[in-house]
Amino acid sequence: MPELPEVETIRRELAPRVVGQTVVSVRLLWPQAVATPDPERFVQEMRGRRIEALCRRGKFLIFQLSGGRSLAIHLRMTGQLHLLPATEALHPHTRAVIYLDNNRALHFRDQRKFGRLYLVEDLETVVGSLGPEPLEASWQPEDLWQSLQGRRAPIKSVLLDQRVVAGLGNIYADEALFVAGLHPLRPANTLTQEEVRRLHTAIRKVLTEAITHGGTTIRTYRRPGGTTGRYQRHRRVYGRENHPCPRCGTPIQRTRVGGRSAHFCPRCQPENTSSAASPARR
DNA sequence: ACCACAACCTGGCCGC
DNA sequence: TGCGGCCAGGTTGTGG
Repeated sequence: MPELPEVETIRRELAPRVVGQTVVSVRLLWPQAVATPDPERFVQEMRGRRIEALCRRGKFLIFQLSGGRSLAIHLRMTGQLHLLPATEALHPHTRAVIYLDNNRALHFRDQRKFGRLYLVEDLETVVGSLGPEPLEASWQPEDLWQSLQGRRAPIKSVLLDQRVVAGLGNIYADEALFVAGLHPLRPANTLTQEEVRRLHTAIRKVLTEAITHGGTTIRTYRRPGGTTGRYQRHRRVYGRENHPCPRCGTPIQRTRVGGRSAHFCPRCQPENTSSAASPARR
């Protein structure tokens, strides 16, 4: 599931190989993958544009194109990007192919067809509602604390709200809450300023670690060369139900929060704040 | 404004 | 072996 670290990994691997190249043509295997404009215009307006830079905002990968356009790609759950020789056969899940002028082609594969491509003049129409970038120095604990005020929903659910902070998904929300020693069901507005500071630090820590290891492959995530991430070996709670907590050995529990799975250590992340132990470290 | 939940999709897995 | 049903989760839309 591409979250911020996975998209950042893709950006870093792709950038040196596509920046400076020009789009020769585009082939849509599943036109619904294009969110905007309509598919015919998309193909027509992509042609001839030069890729000037490759950026990331939250979970969006953004190609800055000549002529003042941006191509934003959201991989959602199963999207992959692969840079292959132009003659390479198409994988059955290929939804779009962007041919470049160096005899290479960028293949967008997406088993579950949730991923989307946006070609726009004004990037803000795509990413304008996103909250702050968690790894930017300007994002401070006070900003996080402010955005939790008035939110009674579980902190886990609020962390998944991209308006609060951009880039967290199910894996890193669970990991960050463990590192911060916070139960996923805690109402967001009951966190103390000290707890929010811990959470802010934990979010940065797990995202930075995950980028260092090339992201997390649980099922389908692949880097552009087809290799998997390595962070799954370092994760503490996600997908580790009944396995020992890395800090105290208590079996990790899985529950349902806001309609999705949440993994936590019942001892290191007590729901009752009055008995909260010192936060988990590692 | 906030919150909960369905819908979008496919394929792997489980139980029968 | 085959098949129905459940589950995975990022985002949007809907209704309360």
